[in-house]
Amino acid sequence: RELLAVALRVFSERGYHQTRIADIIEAAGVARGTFYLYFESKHAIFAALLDDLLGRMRASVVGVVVGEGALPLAVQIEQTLVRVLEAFRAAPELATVILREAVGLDAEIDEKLKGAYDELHGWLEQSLKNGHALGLLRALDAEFVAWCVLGSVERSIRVVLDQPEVDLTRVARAILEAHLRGLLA
Amino acid sequence: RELLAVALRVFSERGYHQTRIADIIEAAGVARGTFYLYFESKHAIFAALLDDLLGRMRASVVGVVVGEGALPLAVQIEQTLVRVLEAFRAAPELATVILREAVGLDAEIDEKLKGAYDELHGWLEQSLKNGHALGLLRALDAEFVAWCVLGSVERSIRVVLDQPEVDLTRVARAILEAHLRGLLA
Amino acid sequence: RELLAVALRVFSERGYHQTRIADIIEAAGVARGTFYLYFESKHAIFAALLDDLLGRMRASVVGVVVGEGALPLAVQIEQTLVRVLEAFRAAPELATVILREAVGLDAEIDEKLKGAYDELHGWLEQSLKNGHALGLLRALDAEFVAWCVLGSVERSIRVVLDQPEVDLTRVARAILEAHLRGLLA
Amino acid sequence: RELLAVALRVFSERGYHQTRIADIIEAAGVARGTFYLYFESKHAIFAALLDDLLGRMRASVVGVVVGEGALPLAVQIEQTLVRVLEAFRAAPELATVILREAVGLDAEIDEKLKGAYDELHGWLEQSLKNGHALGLLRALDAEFVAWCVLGSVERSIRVVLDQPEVDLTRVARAILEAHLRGLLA
DNA sequence: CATGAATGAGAGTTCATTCAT
DNA sequence: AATGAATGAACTCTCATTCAT
Repeated sequence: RELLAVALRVFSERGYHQTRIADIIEAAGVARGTFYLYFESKHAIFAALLDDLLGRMRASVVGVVVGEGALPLAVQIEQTLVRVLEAFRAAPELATVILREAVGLDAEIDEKLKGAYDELHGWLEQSLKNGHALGLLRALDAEFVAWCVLGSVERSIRVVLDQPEVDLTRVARAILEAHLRGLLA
Repeated sequence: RELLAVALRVFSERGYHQTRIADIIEAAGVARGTFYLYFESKHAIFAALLDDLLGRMRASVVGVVVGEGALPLAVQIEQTLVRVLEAFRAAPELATVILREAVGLDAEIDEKLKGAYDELHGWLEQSLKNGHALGLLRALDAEFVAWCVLGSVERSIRVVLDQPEVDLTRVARAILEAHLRGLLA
Repeated sequence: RELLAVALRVFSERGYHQTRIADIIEAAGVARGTFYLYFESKHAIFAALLDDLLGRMRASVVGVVVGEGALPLAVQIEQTLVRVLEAFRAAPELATVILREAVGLDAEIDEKLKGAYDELHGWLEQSLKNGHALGLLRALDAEFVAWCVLGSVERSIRVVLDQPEVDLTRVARAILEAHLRGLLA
Repeated sequence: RELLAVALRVFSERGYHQTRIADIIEAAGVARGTFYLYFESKHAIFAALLDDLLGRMRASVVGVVVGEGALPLAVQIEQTLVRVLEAFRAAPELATVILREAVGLDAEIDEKLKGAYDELHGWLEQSLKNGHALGLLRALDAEFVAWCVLGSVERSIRVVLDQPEVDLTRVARAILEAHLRGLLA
């Protein structure tokens, strides 16, 4: 739906609460009634938008890692991270909406976000466990370490959005540095 | 001011937008006019509240690290982390408001938050550099690694708030694991 | 038109203002445009419906009395009343729409209703006068007495609609009692 | 409340559905918010108004009959009827709203109206029974005859409202004629 | 200092109606 | 004849803010 694309832009520009239905329909060039023909309410279009974005995010993030090649682990992860960062930088509205607007709007939306985070977290946790089983990673508290990794990536995304010209490879390497080899000398 | 305490509670319960002035003055037991005697607007009380909270957060986080004893680095950091996590768990409204409500409200508030984050980040970055200078930490991209550490802690705080019964030492150790020694076997 | 039948049902169930065009076309299984092919507006279909109903009411009420048999006056009237009450009970939507929905909708419809009432009233008034001329009824203020009789029947119809199991002959006799012989001992 | 008086006038002039909040506040000379300070909704002010009117109606109708003097029954009733008719003619908005606007608005309001009618009906029914016990009235189906009397009065009120110059005593006598002595010669 | 009645701009939503297909 | 996507005017209700007391 074209309305979704327009709403994504408007929400990310003005924020959910500052956005009036009038802004969306004006930007989309449709009448008020048309909006309500496709979405029950302002809340509904936001929820639909979020579903869409989370779906795309899941695809871009998780889909990437399937292929296990011969490349060294660190290189693979670095490439994955770069791709994720690229995806968000290429569609900054997406990140804006997920990371800024969607937080604390209401219970249903919070549930959706929590679901997405839990899914990412679960995947990370399992990856850590797999890494240990393969002898690649040491034994660790996979559950909470996974949250740390998620937090690192999340904040890195925010940083990347704030500094559009930064080199993504550098950021990805910093994440690797921060986690893989450890900070100790 | 008592209003600030009440507003903290109400904002964290209902969220900024769901909170009406009526909710605050009702909970505080004062009249409408009295509210505007002390705060120019709803926005103003939130900003004042945020200043207060960020100040307390800065104090609790940074203040802790001043004492440099003979304890091993990892132990020191672990204790610091536990104290920070404890501070947030003890006042969950504080975290709720800072991490959920304050995001994306408006430019001025975003600026405040950014300032606080930048400050924390700067302190972390400097700590990383000092650690390297002291030969404790290896050479690394201090700027971005600092963001990763910040992200790890930030998300850990969220996790702790969602799981009130979790052992904070365990979480602190996971953060250490995730960063200090590295995940590699 | 099938739409009229459907509209009668829907109007009597939901009431004029609670009924949306969507309700009618949904119940009728036609498209929006089709509705406007046959009726200019929501108002128009209601007016057409009312015309239809009033016509049928006139027929059922007045038509009945034509036959003047040898039966005693009271018996004739009782039978007439029973038939009228039966007619309304058999089609409660009709009564609902005429007695409840049509009142106060707008000037044109009020005019139609007034016309129907005036017609019934005129017929009753004339009947009273004829009755007097024939020596059956005493001299009385035919104009206003006719309104009383109309009111009695009208409210009796409402009562019958509220109490679907009540014996119509009993109601008819009560109307006769109330008017014909008088209440005095 | 002044708003109630204004609303009575406006509702009776325009009808419930044609009346916008804007009409009421404009007529009352207050702001929108002020209206909602005193009434929760358009529906609420109408319900409050109806309560008020029904209360006044009950008072005017029932209150009158308490005094049992030495006057002949017919004269007493006639005077009562004249007073009731006068009450409605003096406040035609009252009758308009009760008899025209309040019908079929919604379940709650219908319940209120039904309650008022049932009360009036109960009082009439009891009066008929008392009259019979005192030997003044003959044995009759008090329940349904009471509805007839109510219907007669109700429609007479409507007629009086339509014909503002008509002599109320004449109308009251017609009601008496229609019921008390009976129509038979 | 404190009050709280009054304000009014502004928002989301509805739904009768139109018209190109 | 039939369709149904599109329209937009109109409406009710909210709530941050003011100011006379």
